[in-house]
Amino acid sequence: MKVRPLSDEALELVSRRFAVLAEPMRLRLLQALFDGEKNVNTLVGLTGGTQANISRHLQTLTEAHLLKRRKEGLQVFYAIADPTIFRLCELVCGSLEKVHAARAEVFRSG
Amino acid sequence: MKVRPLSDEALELVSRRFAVLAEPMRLRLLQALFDGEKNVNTLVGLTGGTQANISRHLQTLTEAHLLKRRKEGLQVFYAIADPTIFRLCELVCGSLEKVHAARAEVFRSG
DNA sequence: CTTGTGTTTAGTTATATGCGCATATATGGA
DNA sequence: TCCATATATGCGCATATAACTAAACACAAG
Repeated sequence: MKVRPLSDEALELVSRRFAVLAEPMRLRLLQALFDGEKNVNTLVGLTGGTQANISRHLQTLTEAHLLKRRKEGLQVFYAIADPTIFRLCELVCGSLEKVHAARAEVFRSG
Repeated sequence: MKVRPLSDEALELVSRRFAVLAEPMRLRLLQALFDGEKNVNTLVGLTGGTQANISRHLQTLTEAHLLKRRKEGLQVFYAIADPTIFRLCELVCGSLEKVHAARAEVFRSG
């Protein structure tokens, strides 16, 4: 498979998506939504952040098209909108596992 | 496959890896290395950054175990050390394509 | 209209980091 | 040893952004 270099604009977009995923609290929110949609207050309880902060992160994730928003009366429900998140996290976790296993080896045998 | 929630420490590591990928210049460097190892000056020429800046970014990528370093005389050659990068970029690019195609649809038919 | 609940936004502060400049280190050659 | 080349690093500036507080907004009930 041939990979043609991305334009500056495309690189900017890609880097921005990675930046959205580069905050532990946002990853925790995504994790909390892995098993289905939840409203804001539930997410506040699950993640242990303040409501204002959670709301902001949810906005960031939604603007990045990673989450979708559904309003129902007083409450707002968020859900994962982009299933590639699952694979992304799997890939990174797997890679990090390898890295750290290898590092452990160094100390064991080296 | 059941996904068990990651610890705070693990989330920190994952977010850090995403952060490393969240800079256009670093993505450009990775792209430039897709077809094999290159030395620093070559990368400076390909990316159009300053030597100091490129060196810094290469250090960041190497510390994240995404690149490996090989010294040969005066020159230092860098190469991709973590092949998951390819899939990561594919995934993100594919996802972004979809998002923007959908957005284009909105203007076409909506 | 007033009150209460759930959610968002504004303003501020603290921290992180990309970049440019100058300089330092490392290696090879005269 | 002295110089040239390739790479790395220290420092300061500018900017981005996460978190906190307080306030505003949206909506339902009475």
